[in-house]
Amino acid sequence: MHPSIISHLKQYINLTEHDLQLFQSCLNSISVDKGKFLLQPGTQVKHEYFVLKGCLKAYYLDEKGHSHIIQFAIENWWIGDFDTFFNGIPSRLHIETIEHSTLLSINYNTLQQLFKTAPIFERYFRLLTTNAFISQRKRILSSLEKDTKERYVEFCESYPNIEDRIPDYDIANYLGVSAERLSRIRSKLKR
Amino acid sequence: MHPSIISHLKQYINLTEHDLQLFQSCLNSISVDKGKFLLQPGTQVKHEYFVLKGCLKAYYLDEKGHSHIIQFAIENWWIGDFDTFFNGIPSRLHIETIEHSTLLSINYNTLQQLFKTAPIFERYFRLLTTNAFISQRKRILSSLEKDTKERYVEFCESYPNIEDRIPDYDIANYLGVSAERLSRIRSKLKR
DNA sequence: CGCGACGTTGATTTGCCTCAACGATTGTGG
DNA sequence: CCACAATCGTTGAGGCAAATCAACGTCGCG
Repeated sequence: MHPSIISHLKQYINLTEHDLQLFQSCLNSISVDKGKFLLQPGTQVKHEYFVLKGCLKAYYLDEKGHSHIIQFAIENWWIGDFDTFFNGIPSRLHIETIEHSTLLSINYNTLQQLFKTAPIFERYFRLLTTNAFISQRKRILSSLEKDTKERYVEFCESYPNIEDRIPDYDIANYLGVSAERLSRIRSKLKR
Repeated sequence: MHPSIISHLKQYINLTEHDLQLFQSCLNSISVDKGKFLLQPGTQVKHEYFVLKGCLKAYYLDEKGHSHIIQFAIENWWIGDFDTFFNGIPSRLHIETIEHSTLLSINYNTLQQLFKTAPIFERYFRLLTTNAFISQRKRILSSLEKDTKERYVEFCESYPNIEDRIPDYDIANYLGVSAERLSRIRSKLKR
């Protein structure tokens, strides 16, 4: 098993060697080229993904065909679609790689089984969900109380050099402004 | 124990009579007058609240003193501050009643103890967190892809007559627009 | 009654979108 | 290895949505 997922687990829960073995047996490793899709709408594929290496985005398309990025993921992040798992309806989410990426995947049926065998993982996923919840709350709050310039700076500070790995138009999309607007904001910041 | 919390529990998990007894022993009932605070920043009070009757709002104040409503809660909703519990720092959240309210409260230390005794409640709170996560994701998506009029209609449809229980300026605040703007949108909708 | 809380309406200003054109860079096929 | 297209970021102009400031109407209540 890759050390980064182990240290991620240990950050949240205490594990026996046996628990680790169990968890390992639930994981599959996959490799995805840049610009390829991990998930597309309409499918019932029920996986969550842990990023070993690479960069991805998750987004929805609205009726007008406009995309809305809900999340980026880089190393040591989980990415996936909670909706699909919990209510069983087909996903509306797109997950696409921004860089060539290597990932660990876990199937949700397998995960349900794991929860029964080793309830400690129920805690791990509760804590993951809680963190995701908190970071979404921060995003909502940020959009309510800050202007776009502040939110862009905040975004860049959230992960080192993340703005060099993600194209500007994707960042603009995530922030909910046009690419032109972000460009003007960036040129103001340089001065 | 109040029937509404029991049926809420049963919506998510299967319970023995003994589990129910256990859970009941963790709850306290409280009553709060209109306009009073359940939680104010700086305190370490670690409770989550289940609404039996009434209406509340949770909000943050920014440096400029502007409030930003993060959540409303009515009957059969949980309200609280996950942040405070999970990282131990004092809460920055205000929770205030919009109507006179009766609530059940659960202390988080008690809850941690309960998780150890009866892991099934770990699942209950994981599912609650997941639902909260999903509804926040909807809110983010909604603010990215819809205009204010659509978001107001969506808000009103989310709970029957909720717009009659919450003052317009609070709804405007939640939607991230000025009260004047919402007023104009409402007058357009009437026609 | 008078005051405060709440909603409405008008006028001005500002942030941002959209459309459009144009550099810079990268990749690709002849 | 060059030519050309595609991708990406920048810049300008015009228009709309929404903020802000201000004034006013209405209702409920001490």
